[in-house]
Amino acid sequence: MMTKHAPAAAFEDDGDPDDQTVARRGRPVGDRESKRNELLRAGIATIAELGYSGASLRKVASRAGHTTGAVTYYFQNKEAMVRAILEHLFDEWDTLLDIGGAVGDLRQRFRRWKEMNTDSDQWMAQFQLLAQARHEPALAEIYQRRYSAYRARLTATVAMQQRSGEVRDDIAADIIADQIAALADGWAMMFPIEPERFVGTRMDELTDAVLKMIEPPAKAVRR
Amino acid sequence: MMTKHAPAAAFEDDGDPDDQTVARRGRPVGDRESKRNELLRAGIATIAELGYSGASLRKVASRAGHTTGAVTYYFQNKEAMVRAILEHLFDEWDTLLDIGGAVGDLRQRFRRWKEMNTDSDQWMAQFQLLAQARHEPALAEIYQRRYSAYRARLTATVAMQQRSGEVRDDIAADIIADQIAALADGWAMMFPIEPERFVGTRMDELTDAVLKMIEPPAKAVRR
Amino acid sequence: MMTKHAPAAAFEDDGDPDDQTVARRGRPVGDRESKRNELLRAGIATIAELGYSGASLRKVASRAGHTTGAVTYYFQNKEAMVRAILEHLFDEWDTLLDIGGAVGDLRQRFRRWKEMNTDSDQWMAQFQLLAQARHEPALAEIYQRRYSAYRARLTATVAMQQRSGEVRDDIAADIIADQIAALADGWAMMFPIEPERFVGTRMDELTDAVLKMIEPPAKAVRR
Amino acid sequence: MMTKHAPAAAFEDDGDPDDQTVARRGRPVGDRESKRNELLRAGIATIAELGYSGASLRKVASRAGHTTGAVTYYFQNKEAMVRAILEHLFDEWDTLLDIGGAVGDLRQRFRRWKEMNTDSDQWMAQFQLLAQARHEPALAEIYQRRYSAYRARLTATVAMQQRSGEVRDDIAADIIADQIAALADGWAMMFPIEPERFVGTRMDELTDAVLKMIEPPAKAVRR
DNA sequence: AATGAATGAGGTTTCATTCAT
DNA sequence: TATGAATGAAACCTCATTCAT
Repeated sequence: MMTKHAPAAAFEDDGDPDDQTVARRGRPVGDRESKRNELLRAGIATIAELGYSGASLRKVASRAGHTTGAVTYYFQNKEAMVRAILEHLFDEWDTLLDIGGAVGDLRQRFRRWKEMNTDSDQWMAQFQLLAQARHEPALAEIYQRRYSAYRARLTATVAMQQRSGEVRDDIAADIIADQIAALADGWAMMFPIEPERFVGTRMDELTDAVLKMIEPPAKAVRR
Repeated sequence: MMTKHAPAAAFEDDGDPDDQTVARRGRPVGDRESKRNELLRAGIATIAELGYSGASLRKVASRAGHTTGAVTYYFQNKEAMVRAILEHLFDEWDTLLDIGGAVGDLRQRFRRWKEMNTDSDQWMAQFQLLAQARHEPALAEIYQRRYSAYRARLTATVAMQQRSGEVRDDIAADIIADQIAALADGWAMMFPIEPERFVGTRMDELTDAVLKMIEPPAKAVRR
Repeated sequence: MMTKHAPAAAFEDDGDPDDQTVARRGRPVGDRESKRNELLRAGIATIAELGYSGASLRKVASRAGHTTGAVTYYFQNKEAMVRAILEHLFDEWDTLLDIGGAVGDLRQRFRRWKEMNTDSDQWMAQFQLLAQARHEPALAEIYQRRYSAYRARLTATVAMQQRSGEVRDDIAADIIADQIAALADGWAMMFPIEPERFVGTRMDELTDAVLKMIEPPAKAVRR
Repeated sequence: MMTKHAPAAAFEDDGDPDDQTVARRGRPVGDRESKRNELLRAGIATIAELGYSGASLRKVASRAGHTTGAVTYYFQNKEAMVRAILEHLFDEWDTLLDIGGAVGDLRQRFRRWKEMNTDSDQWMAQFQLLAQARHEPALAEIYQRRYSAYRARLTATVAMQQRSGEVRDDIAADIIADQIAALADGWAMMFPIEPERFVGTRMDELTDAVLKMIEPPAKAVRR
């Protein structure tokens, strides 16, 4: 229905499409959608493992247990698949970040970030796609749009915490947000190369340091 | 000048071409090295522009004005070429960072970093190779070795500035160094996607913010 | 008939093309096998003519009227193709040797051998692959397995004829079988270089000589 | 004098070049010749190990401790080198076969053959070149010429032994010689693939069998 | 006499993509 | 809806050969 090459696709769930739509919270899901998601997941795992150019359609397909043709059936071409993957990655990222976003506890936020990074292929794939985005305008556009939205929300959170006195206000909120985002990116960047720098207590030290650096200086002095 | 197909080579020793000819009897030894460097430079530019997998030997060769065979003549294979490129990049980076390293002025250091990034292909290539290092152990080894050396030097500088009171000492020097390195990496990572975030005054704001975050809290309070 | 680029394929099922079309619903399954056989045949001819290393995938493909990609689609790589070819050659060889194997007439057997050799590319390809087997363990394994099976059957035939008094029994059956096999190999080896040694009557003389050498000595004396 | 990088090498033994020429029986030997021989030997070893197409000039050169250029300096091209190698192989073969050729003892002849085969690369290289001769007329010519000369000498020996009653005379001498040559070729052909068939006593059994098959039938009956 | 830098053709292989079924 | 056979371009790499030195 939202894909280009599925002329008869809409007819399958004509019995009662809505009950599905309701159950799974707004997503028009069906066999088609779930198969597409399988492919997306396989794509993420493959890109994480082998990089963008290493993730051939054949490999993605076989990891998902489908045929090569299936991939090009569900996605116009490789670029389209990768675009879908990237949007999907941002979707999941947003979901995770939003849960408890209201709490405004930065430490908890970092903990979640760490869990995401160590647990899944998501960050690895993100990183690989970022490298590819340098050459693929379609990907760059997605990054610009979604990443700036992410930073905007981060900025809002920081601003809120500046008002409540939890975060220093002698640096503009958007600058602090940028620094936090850059830090997280920088860490994620080196994580696969030197994972030992991010184990156990050292990760906590890094987190503590960030919190210290952005806390109001007065607080630190009093301590 | 003495090579058949190296038009650019002649510009290298334009100071006094004869002294070379005279000094080196028989075969031109220097040519080998300079040709190799030509190829390295072409490789860096190509990787920066097209990424690791986009930088085919053909493209690198033709950018250097040579044939594909020449590349594999100078380097055993693509991996060897890329290894050489990465070491070369770190060499140049070290050289740049070491100049004025004794001064210990972080602001100056950031300014140099910014110049490097905006001026050349070097950071772009670094980033692309880092993404590739995820899949190529030989590259990962180089990163581990040289990046940790870089962080060690940065840590030493930070420690020195902690002793002189310029940098806060309530966070371990190696943690601060790591944060600075990660910040720089994170910035470099997003720079090609959203260059507008790093123009003119904003880059200064980011730099100032870092300096503020790592200065002793007391200093900030007094201000 | 149902393949795009297989002009020769149509000749295979000229008996009644429709029964295939009717029998197999959906995708044409048989085509796959027949196409594969086309490629095998082309491979045999090419190896016979140009040797193992001369038989590039490009040449094999174009002889079969296909693209290079088709070859690597049907066979994982060149080695796999050659393995398939060798097994195929042994299969055909076995088939031919088995027909009338029960008769136990060695002269007839030699005649068949001669027909095989002069008629087709099979022996030429066999010989080329044997030379290659020296460097390719996978081929060597096939030779060991199938060639020893062939000698075993030959030994059984010889033993049978020893019991019936047609073959001398003062030499062990397996040794005689080995000699016969070696002779055939040696002839086949020189055949392409000096074909004039194996024409018409001289081939018969050679055959007669073998039969004389393995007949019971008493028989020869009486003559 | 016999080292690689001596530009003035030819001038070194100008004292009396003839004594060498005399000592080594008519061969115009000198540095040039010995270096050439080094390359030939390296070529034989390389072809034996890797086959014709696997024996690149680079590999041959480096095995001989020389540069690639040296090979093309001493031989017009690869084909010329291989021709020289093949002639050289036949030369050595002839030398070995001629020693004691007068004795006419076939058993001793087989023993020597066996020693040659198991000891050296010579037969392996021969076999590889024979396979290549199929496609290279220049090699085929050499085989025809030298191999037929070899068979002629073998025929003469057999004829002599037929007259002395050691060999059966109910088969023409040239046919027997051909069979012996073919047997030897056939054995050599399979030797690298199934060496276990030619160890110790089994080799003796094979030899004995040949002798039995070519001995006068009367002799065998009396036994 | 000898070197080795450089070439360019050709090898195997992988890949995204198309399309008949 | 989904498959998978087939394509053809392009990748990396090796090689025989040439030629200035």
